Amino acid sequence: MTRRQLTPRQVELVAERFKALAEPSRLRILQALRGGERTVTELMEATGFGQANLSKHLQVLHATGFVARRKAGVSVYYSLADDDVLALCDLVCGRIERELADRRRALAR
Amino acid sequence: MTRRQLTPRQVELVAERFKALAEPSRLRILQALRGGERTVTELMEATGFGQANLSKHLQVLHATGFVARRKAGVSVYYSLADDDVLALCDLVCGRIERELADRRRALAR
DNA sequence: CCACTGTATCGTTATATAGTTATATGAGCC
DNA sequence: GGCTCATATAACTATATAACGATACAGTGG
Repeated sequence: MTRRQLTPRQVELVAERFKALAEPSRLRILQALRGGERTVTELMEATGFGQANLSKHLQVLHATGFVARRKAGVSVYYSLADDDVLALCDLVCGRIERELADRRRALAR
Repeated sequence: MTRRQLTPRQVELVAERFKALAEPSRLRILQALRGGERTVTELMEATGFGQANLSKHLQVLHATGFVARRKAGVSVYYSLADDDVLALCDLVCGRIERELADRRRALAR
């Protein structure tokens, strides 16, 4: 299961994927997409972000393969590409929860 | 398995974790640690990074809980805190490989 | 105490990018 | 064609941070 040595190029690609997830704004967009596909306008309402800003974040998420894009007439529908994103977030969330639990336990001691 | 809504604060914490992994230099350090715990000096040799730079990256990885620290005399030994890092990287690597395979298939068509 | 080694921190510079405003592209309708 | 709405892109500013050199701060041995 553990991966072999990665080439510098591969390491960069991995870092690029993590960087796409390293922004609270983009995580909030992904969260908003958990309810199903949404247009940019719908996402503006859901997140409160400006249109240009939102569009740029969506480009990043699409370029890194985390969201899928579907054009329908004038609108563009974005959706989660698969559930890897959720798996990644769950892993990290689990870590954070464990840390917090540890810290609480340490303080209560 | 899918997580409930996260608070803004929690989203920030998650983003912070991803950001720690969003740097090729830090990924290379983590790779170097897959062989077991290493001192800063050993990591300098393994990665070719400058000492100050390396130390700062290690602080980030430690603050985000990805590496553990053990002082022994003058030296400080760093190691992978657990294998979540490997699981995270594997997930992302799998995605990249699938993308590359898809692209190859599209070109070969 | 002094010198030495290993690690952490500080100060600086260069680069990346989030957010904003203004503008461009493009589809559907008159 | 012109008009409007939805989305994307460009140009800019402000902020973050990676990398580097210099320095500070332990531990250890003399």
